[in-house]
Amino acid sequence: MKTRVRFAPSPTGFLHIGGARTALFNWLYARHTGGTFVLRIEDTDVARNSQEAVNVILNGLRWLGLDWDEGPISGDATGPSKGDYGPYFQSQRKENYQRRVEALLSHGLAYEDQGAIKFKMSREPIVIPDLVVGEVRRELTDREQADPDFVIVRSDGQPVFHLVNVVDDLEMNITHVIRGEDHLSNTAKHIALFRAFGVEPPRYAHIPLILNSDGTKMSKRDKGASLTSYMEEGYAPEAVLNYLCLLGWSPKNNREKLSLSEVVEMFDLPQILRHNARFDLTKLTWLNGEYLREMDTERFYELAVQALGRAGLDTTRYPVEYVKAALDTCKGKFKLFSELPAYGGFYFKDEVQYDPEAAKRDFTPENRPRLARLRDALSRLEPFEPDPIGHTLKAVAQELGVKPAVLVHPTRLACCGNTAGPSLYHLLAVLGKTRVLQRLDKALAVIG
RNA sequence: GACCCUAUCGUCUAGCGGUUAGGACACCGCCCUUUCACGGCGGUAGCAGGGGUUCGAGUCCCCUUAGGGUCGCCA
Repeated sequence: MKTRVRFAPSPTGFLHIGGARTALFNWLYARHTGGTFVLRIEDTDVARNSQEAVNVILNGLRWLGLDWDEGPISGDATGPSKGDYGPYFQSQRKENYQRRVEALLSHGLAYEDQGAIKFKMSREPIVIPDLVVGEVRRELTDREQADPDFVIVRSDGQPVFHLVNVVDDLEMNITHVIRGEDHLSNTAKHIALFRAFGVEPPRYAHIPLILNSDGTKMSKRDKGASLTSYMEEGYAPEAVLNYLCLLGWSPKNNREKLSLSEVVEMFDLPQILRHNARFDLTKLTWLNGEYLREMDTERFYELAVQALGRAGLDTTRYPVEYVKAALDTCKGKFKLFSELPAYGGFYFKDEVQYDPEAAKRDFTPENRPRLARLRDALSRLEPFEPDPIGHTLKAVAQELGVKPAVLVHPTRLACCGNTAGPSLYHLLAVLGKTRVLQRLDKALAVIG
């Protein structure tokens, strides 16, 4: 039988990083087995539903590149979808739930209680066969001992999660339920429901949770809990995806950087780790740097321009060739696009702001004549290119009897405003003689 | 309160009865170097604790401890 898995998020206006990882593992398993990845929107909670909230999920999955074989095409619950098991919004599946509830009622497996409908839950422990955790024998808690039955339809007529989730999985022919471990205890209810409908439940695989770096639960308020924050910080989706693969799963061959197709090849449910993992932003950032370094230049250019735009730096004011040359000197030198404005923003500003500490150290009275001497030499330099610039600087340094670094630091500060940046000779060449002389003149004036 | 899951360097992990406990991030040195990075070399650091089983335990069992999850007319 063909594998059918699903990712079934609730549209809350937020895509949790753990949810993204759940989606990824489902997607990986579908691709590994040649099965079908279904996206189903669990929008039963009408109070907090909106098309916008659904779009957050769709956009997040699309950004990651996790394409679904069946599911909605847009955030519109009544809009078009793909697949033969629709609709894929629970808000559009009311009749199914009603029909199923009536069946339970007529078989005496459910009953009305104070306007709500409750399911007659098993009084015996239920064994949950789990592909990740193993066989779990779920005993009743003390509260469940007192009343094991649970509500499946609220008194306002709305069916609840446990019911709709099971009905949909059943009717959509889901073969494997891969979800967060927070659902493990509830799975007993789901299994009982499947049996009440006269079918065997799907196979379950409960994956460990992602925790904050301090080991506490990652809640909506925590920084980094939302996928959107990574999209906005300028992470590359392939890096985020790669990092997420390494949380709770391992290729076992000491490799860290893996292409998605390699993971698809190797991925399987039984090797998923059983313990929770802490989210290590530093390692993700390192991995992102690895991806940026190897990113093809066109894509780097595109993402870099976006990042500069977000920081209010308008690259369209400059010739395309200038922008590309400028970005070439920055590529591979930082790990996050959000670092770019500070790193290479000087290319796209009319005035540079000097780092106060550096200015105090490098814009000294004794450096003024040295800088003036270099300015003079550069003004006569032709062509204004990296190698000649380097030779000129070294020659001037030698004439002055100082190390090149004595000239390098104030020159960099004058042209970039800070102490870290692209190769000095290359950045000067890209800026061009006119801008460089202007900036040196300004610095000389500042030094006084 | 009850029930369930989990436990190897600070973090992510390899290990599936016999290993000098391996790798990666981070950190610390040294080298490279026009800054910052990259890269190269080296280093610090771990089997939560206690009982068993076994000739032999990080690996199997039990207890404790710790962390996480669940017990809703939320999903």
